[in-house]
Amino acid sequence: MNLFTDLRELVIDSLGKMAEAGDLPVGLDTANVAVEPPRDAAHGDMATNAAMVLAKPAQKKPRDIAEALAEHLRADDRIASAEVAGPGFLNLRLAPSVWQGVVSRVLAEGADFGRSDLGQGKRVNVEYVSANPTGPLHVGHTRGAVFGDALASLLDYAGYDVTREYYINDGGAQVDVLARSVYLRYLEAHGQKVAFEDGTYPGDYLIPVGEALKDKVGDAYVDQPEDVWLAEIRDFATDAMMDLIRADLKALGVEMDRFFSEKSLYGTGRIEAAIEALRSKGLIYRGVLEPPKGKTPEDWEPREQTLFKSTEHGDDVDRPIMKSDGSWTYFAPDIAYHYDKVERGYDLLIDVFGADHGGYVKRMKAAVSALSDGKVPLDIKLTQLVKLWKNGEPFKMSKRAGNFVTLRDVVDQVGPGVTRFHMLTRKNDAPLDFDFDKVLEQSKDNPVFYVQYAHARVRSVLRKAAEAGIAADDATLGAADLSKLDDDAEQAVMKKLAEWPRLVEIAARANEPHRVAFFLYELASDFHTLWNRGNEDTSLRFLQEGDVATSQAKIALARSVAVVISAGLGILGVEPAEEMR
RNA sequence: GGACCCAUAGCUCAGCUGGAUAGAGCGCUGCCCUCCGAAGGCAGAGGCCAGAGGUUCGAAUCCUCUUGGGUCCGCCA
Repeated sequence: MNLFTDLRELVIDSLGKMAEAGDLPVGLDTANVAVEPPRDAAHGDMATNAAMVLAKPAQKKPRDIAEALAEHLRADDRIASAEVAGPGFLNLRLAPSVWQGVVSRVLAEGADFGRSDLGQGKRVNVEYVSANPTGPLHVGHTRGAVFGDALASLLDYAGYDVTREYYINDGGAQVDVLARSVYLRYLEAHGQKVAFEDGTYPGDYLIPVGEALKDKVGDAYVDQPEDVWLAEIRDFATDAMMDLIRADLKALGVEMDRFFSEKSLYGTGRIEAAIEALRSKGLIYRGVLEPPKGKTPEDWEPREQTLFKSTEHGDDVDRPIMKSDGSWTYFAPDIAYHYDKVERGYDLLIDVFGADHGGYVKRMKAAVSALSDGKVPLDIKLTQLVKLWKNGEPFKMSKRAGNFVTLRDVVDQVGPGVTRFHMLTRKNDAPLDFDFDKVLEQSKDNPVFYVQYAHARVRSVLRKAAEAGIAADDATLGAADLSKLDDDAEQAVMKKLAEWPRLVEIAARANEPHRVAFFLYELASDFHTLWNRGNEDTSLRFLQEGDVATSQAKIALARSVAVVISAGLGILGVEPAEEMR
């Protein structure tokens, strides 16, 4: 449950009573009535726009409605005051006991405080990472992995039934390139000198794969033509790469529920079935595309191709699904893959792509719309580039991988928690700076540290309480006399705690896990402010010598902060810190 | 030529799907640590929300156009 929805119910109920009493027309649409914390705390604890939203349909002055509504609300013992302000806002002040009740709830519900039934158990599939199985994950994948994973956790917390899924692109030409590259390493393992030409992967990470292949098949493939070894090495190599990728993901703390192989779509009739599904809706035809205007490729010549009429579902041009040689374009298995997801009965699909795939959003949405008859929404989230910095300079290169910085390079240097949190300190569609030095800095300008420090301070309080012999288990704290928490700084923390369940729903609705990271920063900030006030005003310190009851009330507040921070970090996939060193 | 993303304080960025006087960190200015909770704290200055129209009680937020930046654009995945 959440305080804001509670109060909104109160407002809606009151509006209903006004209608009964004839003060309002019956049957007004209250969907747009909101109860929100005002931006300016001087306006009170809560504000509702009910009067302004209803003024027009009710044909009454907003301020008159607001005044009448205020009368009803004042009768509720949670409402300390209700004042009409501005064009017709109704500003509410809540009884202190309401805020104190938030602490009780946090202690009673623990990590579940903030959980929502927004998703109503709907099944959602979140597809993320989906990197080609041709090498280790790099920083771009890392951001997508962190974002997708946090989004999945957020949706789970908001009441969805979530599947985390990875699409393995093991069906295209790039895995042939991988196989040839591994073959070169295999020859190398046999003592041959080889040259890595353009179109092969020169990264060191394939050396052990070549050696492993030698251990497995001996010299069976040495000096053999490609058609002897290509298929087998392809399987061997992609398996090895997926082991590598799985290990990378594990190092970051990402665990997929399912890996879906593109290859499994070929030769099994599944692509054909998906295309047939589109054909039955009249969306497949033979045709010739116009050249892109203003930028005609030099070797352009009109060709008849098999096309998907994606324009019928919001795309700008129809898209080819078959090459002129009769083989599938990459888009065809993508359609089949999403068809499979639709057939598996998900209520909602989410794809997390890198920003360079932005051009494929419309056609993918068109495909899902067509395949599900518009019943299954597909949301596609793009993650922007990560710019790496070290010592104030752009940071590039990784000897191991060839020419890019790997996930391992990052995680090994700063740890998974710092990596994950920092990757979520920007909106997904904004570019992100990642500075290896700054993310480890222990100062206020580092959000990761700032949030962890708040949690560590609470743990420190609890340890000191134990040393002082003060009972501070959650049950005891929950029974403490919270009416002692009456200072503004304490109230500010309680109000922030009260926002947590609401924030979860807002973030989940928008599919924006970064909001959780920003919220945690704000909560930490309010907590640090309270802590700092204790420097000058000792009555605000959490441990009050000789006064167990007051201490327990204050510890209860601190503990609540830790519970919510811990829950939020859990969504982000970050371990809360017990202490800072 | 077209599509998508973006434009908010000197800098880096939030802004709760339309709410009241637009926020945070850094930087800047001023004050505050013998010790008791300072890997800092408090206060202040700083804005035509790129520009112009529109929608309405009300716009940084929604629509259109313009300007400026990024990504992408038939037989590569």
